[in-house]
Amino acid sequence: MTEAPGPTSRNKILEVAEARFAQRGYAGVGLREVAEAAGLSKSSLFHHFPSKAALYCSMLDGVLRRLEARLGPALGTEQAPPERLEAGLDELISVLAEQPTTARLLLRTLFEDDDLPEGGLPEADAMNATLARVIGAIHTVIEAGVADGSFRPVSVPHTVQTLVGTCVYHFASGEFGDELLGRPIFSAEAVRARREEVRAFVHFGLARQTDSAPKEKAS
Amino acid sequence: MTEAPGPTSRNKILEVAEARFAQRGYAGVGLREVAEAAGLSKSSLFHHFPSKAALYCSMLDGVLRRLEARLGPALGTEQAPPERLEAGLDELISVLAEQPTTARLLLRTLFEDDDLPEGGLPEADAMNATLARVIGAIHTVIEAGVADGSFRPVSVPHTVQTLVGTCVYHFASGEFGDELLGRPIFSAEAVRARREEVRAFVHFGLARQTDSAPKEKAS
DNA sequence: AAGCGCCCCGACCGATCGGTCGAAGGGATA
DNA sequence: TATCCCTTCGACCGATCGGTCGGGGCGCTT
Repeated sequence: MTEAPGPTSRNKILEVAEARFAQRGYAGVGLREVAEAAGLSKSSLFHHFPSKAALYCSMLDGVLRRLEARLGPALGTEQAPPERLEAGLDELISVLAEQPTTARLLLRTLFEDDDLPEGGLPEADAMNATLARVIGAIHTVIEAGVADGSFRPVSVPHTVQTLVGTCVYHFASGEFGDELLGRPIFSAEAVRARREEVRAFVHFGLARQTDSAPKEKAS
Repeated sequence: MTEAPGPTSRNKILEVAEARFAQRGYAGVGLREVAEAAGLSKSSLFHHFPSKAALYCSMLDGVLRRLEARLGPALGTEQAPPERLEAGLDELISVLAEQPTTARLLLRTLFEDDDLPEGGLPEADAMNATLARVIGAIHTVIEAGVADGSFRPVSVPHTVQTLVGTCVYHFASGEFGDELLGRPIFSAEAVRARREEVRAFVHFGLARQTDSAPKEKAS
């Protein structure tokens, strides 16, 4: 209903917009640049999208739906909450490692309050709804774990922020200064390391246990 | 030499620029806005700074020097590398919690490759030199720890990225969606929690030990 | 062939961007 | 009082911004 991934002009625009906005942010990208990179003129772009904000929101909505399609199944198995959470974060890490643009766009979305100018346009509502579903899916799993006692009584939103943010950040920053780090920051080993790190957090930092828990929080 | 913190127009501009650029990024802020918020006209701003990029770099250099002044003493004691690293990260967390703009600007600097257009202007060189000193100070401590055997033979740049990035990210994102999290994301408890998390990483994840190490990496 | 709808385009709009210029105010020195 | 420097300013520049408009090509139906 929302998308048919044919090589249409609209999809080409969305594809280009995703790459450009991920690289330089909402304010840093002009529509002329997007249109010409997509192979048409700026006027034609406005035939497919009513405004810059609508284009950005439509693009981000598509990215989030892609993410949702991967995270949903992983989080929705019939296993116990810790295993479901671990599987979901594993999948999240896979997606971020495969799609660098997703990581960067997600990071921008999570930490930029006013990246795009507000205004009650319908595309923004749809995008926010998708984002809320994705976040809510993780939220629900952690909440279930807290409810059945497998997780400590942490602040669920804060924990979601910690988990998602840590994953997103690492795959969003490709390099860390040329003279300090010559090679790209993530690779197969980096993905594995991050996976183990998150796994350790879930099973040692978040799970209920007696001592040596590295994390404590007020509710 | 570089700064005298009097209430001069120049300092007022830098102060306003820090807040604005931290909020909306380099491309998202216009100089007219900065100048008027600082109480003078755009022309006057150009009397104090030769260009927008120079203003941004001068501002960021000041922020980094402020950070350096706090991190240097903490990292430079005569204790063992793990304790020095922990003290430095403790101080980093304190600075980030006290100065939200520093966290946001640092996050932008670390993950935005092309936030500001390159060009061999001297302010950019000075800023990059300051950044390299700050990062290098942490780098050196970890390297010393690896050399004397108190840390496992990790990739030092990657470890710096992990440590700094994790701290910075959490204090850069003030909220995480209004309906999912009503209160500001960090407070006294959040600062303490992050401190303990980093401390756990240094002593359990980074330190050399036999088992239960949650992190492994290729060199 | 006539009509229609979709898609694309060049030209244009007002606003704002970063940046320049010449002049004026004001305080210190002579 | 005259000179000088630092600072501030309004006016202006070309370029680019997001966005609009009218028209033309093209395929499909009738």
